[in-house]
Amino acid sequence: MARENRTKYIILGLLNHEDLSGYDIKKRIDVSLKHFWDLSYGQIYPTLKQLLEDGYIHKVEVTKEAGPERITYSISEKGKLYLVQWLKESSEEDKLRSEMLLKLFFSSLIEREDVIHAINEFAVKSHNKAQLFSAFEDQLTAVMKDNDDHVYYYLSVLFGKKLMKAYIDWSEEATEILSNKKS
Amino acid sequence: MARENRTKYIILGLLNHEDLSGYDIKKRIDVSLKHFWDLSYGQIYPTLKQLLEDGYIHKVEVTKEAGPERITYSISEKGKLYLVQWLKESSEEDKLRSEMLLKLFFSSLIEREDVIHAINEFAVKSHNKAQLFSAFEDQLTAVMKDNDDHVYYYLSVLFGKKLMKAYIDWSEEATEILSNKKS
DNA sequence: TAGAGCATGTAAGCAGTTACATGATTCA
DNA sequence: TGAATCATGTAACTGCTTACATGCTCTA
Repeated sequence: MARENRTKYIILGLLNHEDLSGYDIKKRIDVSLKHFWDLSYGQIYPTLKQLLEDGYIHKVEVTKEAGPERITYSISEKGKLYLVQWLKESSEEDKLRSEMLLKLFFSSLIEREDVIHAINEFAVKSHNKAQLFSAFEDQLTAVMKDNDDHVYYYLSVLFGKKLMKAYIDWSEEATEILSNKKS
Repeated sequence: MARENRTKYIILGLLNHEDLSGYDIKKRIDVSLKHFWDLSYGQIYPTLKQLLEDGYIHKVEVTKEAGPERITYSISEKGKLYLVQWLKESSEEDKLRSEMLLKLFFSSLIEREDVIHAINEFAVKSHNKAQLFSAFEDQLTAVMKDNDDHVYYYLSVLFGKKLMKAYIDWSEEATEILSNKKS
């Protein structure tokens, strides 16, 4: 019934690959997962605490080389089981929240030129993101030649690329439709 | 700084087109906006109350024909100004949250067949949604022949179609990649 | 007569963001 | 010297979902 807390699974998923600190987890998310599911420190640290209490993770080491102390965690067997069980369940539907689309929906109140301008802004942002995904793709295809480990990472990047392509396509078509109509 | 409450704008946007009750607002959202921004009654009724207090909307009538009483609202001049001002601001970036993609990212822990199965499930859902958008499109193109009023609605439906197409494309390519690799 | 739909609303609680606090090191 | 980065964490707040409460009418 109650909505599941995905934060737990994201942390467990990352820890399953390598031991990490809260700070590291945030960094890993920022370079890979944030396009599909972002997390903030305000979610990570309390969840880490809870996962530790529940025995899903262990504290590995507390180091203090330079600067603040650094707490590294590893996943437990219990945590792995918990993660795998979630992976096997079927997924909830995607949720998209687009302020741009929301505004567009009510745009009969403003000038058509302003709308075209906003769509263009959206297109530029999508282009930039698409380039980012392409750069990731290049890195991954180079690594994946003799190694399958990154196949799922690759597929998520592919998804991002296709998504951005759809955004750009739509922007062009929408602009054309609005430009050809008399206002 | 603080995140804006979009609920206000959605309600004002809908009321700008026609007078509605809270129940009506929910229905309108369910047939059009929910793919880009969904709202629940738990958001609608309190926001309506607040908008009324702030003078952005007025109470039009309280009818009680059959069943429970029905409170209809209309937008005020102040509300229109507030809405237009928001429409002219630039938009926050889209946010996608996909549990499917999240699971995919960590799927090296489960069987490849299970992953392919999950992707197929995702493809079927996307197909169904695509058909829904196409049906909307047909209705709208029929109406729009001599009337431009629904152009923005049409563009949002077009967006939905392109999005679903991207999802389906990706599903096919991902399935192929996973099937061709030895596990 | 039971269930679906109409129609309002509240309360509890989780999810998530943002700002803040602390304090060291490194680099320009 | 000041800013950025490393690294932890908490507190306050807003957003949002879910469940509940109420009670009428219409239809199978």
